[in-house]
Amino acid sequence: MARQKSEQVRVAIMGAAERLFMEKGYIATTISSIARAAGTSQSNVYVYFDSKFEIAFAVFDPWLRTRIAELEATVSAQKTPEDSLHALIHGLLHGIAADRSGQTLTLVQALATAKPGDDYNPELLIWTMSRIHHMIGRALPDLAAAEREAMTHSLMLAFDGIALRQNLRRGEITAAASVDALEKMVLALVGRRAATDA
Amino acid sequence: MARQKSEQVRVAIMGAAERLFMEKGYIATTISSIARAAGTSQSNVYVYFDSKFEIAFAVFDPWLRTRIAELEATVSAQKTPEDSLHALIHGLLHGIAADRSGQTLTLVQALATAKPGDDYNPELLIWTMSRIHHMIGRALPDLAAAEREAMTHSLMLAFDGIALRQNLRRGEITAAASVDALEKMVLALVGRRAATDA
DNA sequence: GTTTTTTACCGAATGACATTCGCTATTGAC
DNA sequence: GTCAATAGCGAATGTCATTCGGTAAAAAAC
Repeated sequence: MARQKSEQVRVAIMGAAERLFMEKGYIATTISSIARAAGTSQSNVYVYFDSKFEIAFAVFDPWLRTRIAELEATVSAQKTPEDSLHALIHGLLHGIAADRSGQTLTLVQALATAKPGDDYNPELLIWTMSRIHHMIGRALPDLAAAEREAMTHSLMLAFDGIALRQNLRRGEITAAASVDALEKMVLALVGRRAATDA
Repeated sequence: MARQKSEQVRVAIMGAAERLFMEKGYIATTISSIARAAGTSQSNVYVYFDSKFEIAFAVFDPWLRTRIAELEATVSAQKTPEDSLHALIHGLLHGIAADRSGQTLTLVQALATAKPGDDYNPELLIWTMSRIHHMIGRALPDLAAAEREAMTHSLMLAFDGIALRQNLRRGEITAAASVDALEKMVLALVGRRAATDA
């Protein structure tokens, strides 16, 4: 029974935020600049979102879901289990965790600076984990449940690690070396099982 | 040829900062509260440190070196390679990366919010990596160089991942499960080598 | 021992922000 | 057409990190 929020304004805010986060990161992007780029006032942004943190999450959620869906398509187009694993690990860690657009970095900054009230919905995290679990299952149908579980956890952990390093100017430790190391370990896990079976 | 900085004041500032960072985290700790707890003025803190970031790093550096030294003692007291690896992985990831005192979390927050001028000395990072490399070498003297390298990288990566999760209220993914997963992978790498040798 | 000079130390700005407030004006429901 | 809810706005607020201008302690020069 009153005025309604405009989808156009919501989209404008999210679009402006996505672009600015990409260009300058979460910390350096101000609500004021988001409002200006979206063609509205600073205070009106708060009619649509409760906080800067919430904006970041609203932008990141669909972005990650799209990336994971793309990854899933790439992985399932591979012919051999080795190729599938390679595509999964590299796509997830180089392509998404260390993405050039800076969306992951934005989320890391948002999470690291989150205030007590800033909570996020764990659903996205759980969904991502289940997709990875699923991709591993398709790549290696015969892998034991415990190994599959371990691989899923390791990949999620590595995702976080790579994401964090994005921000830290850790040129000293190249991400590529770490990703290769992880792939080696994953292959060892698969290989051990094969050896045990034989 | 003039007044000198007092070591007592420097120590007081660092001590106050360490305690406050532990209690409230980096973000919630203000320079004003550090100064008050150290018994000096806000502006005088800047005579001793250039920025809040620098204080965090000054506190973290000796803390980490002490923890790694302790870890090294624990690991080298183990009798079997398996025990050594277990002690190394759990000590590093549960004991240090996910430490209760919150020092690692403080550094993550400091790094995530670092401004362009806030640089840190990579020496601590390189030193830590070399210590881990060394511990792996002592635990598994026969491990091939490439595998040892891979294991070192994986542990560093996992360290970052666990550190990041500290802040995220990621109760959904337990750190314990991720650490166990990593240990499983490391053992597979060691096992594969043994299998190949046989 | 006095003078000089450097700089630790302090209280009061400054400047950035995220977030809130009071008001106006639009608009959906009746 | 009236009315009540609320989108939208400009101007606060409040909270920091960091800087500035001045004062006085103390090291060096004499």
